[in-house]
Amino acid sequence: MRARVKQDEQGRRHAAEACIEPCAIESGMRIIGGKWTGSILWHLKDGPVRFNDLARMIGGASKKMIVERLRQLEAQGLVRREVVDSAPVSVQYEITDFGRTALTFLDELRKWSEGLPRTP
Amino acid sequence: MRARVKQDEQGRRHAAEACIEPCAIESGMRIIGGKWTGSILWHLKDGPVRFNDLARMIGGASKKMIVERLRQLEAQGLVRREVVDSAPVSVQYEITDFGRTALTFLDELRKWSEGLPRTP
DNA sequence: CAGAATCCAACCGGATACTG
DNA sequence: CAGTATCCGGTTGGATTCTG
Repeated sequence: MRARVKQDEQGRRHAAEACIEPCAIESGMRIIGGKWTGSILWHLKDGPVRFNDLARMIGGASKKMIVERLRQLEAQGLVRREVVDSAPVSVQYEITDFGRTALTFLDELRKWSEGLPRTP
Repeated sequence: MRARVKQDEQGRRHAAEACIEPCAIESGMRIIGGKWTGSILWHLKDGPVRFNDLARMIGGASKKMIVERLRQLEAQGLVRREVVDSAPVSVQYEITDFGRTALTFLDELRKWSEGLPRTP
């Protein structure tokens, strides 16, 4: 469903109706736009990773944040949590097939971001 | 520069060093990951739009936010601001060629987001 | 019309300490 | 190891009002 828009002779567009739907981009961002969400997903792309390893990989983020995002990703089915060992507790996180579908545009973002002239 | 990682027989990865670089995805998100940034850019893809029209199109966002994001996008060269008329003040915003390069990613995101089974 | 200014609540997110 | 709990400062962002 597209917003009804008419274009005048100056090329400007006038919105007849507000964009009611959060524009898809909004809803998508709500899922993977979290501060560390993208990084987490990205670091899982090559295989399962244990919690502390993940925390080390991301560095900048606190455990609290990692857990929070992981829980969210898990709830949305992008990531699978699996207890491997219980002697010394060991948990690994793995990206799901669904989560993998998000990697396509995350890679797009990465490529775009890397091609930036300067990153201030 | 890739993080040095070794893989054990269980397929788990161990980070030898922390991911110092913000992983590209992080820096990219800092640019177009703002709450309304994506939507703004997206709404500019078909041609220049006036401020209030843009505000109407996005709806959920307050003017304050729109201006803030626009200024940021302008400073980063993704968007061009142009005063059209001064009698009744009229300003239009236009996406730059550089900004257009981000649209490929945004479109990828949109497609992904629209294909979601359910958006809670 | 296109903002700027101000106020203020909500949430984000880091640090630290504790637990099984 | 893999979290949980708590504290708390900073930022985000909405509502509202004012201006050229």
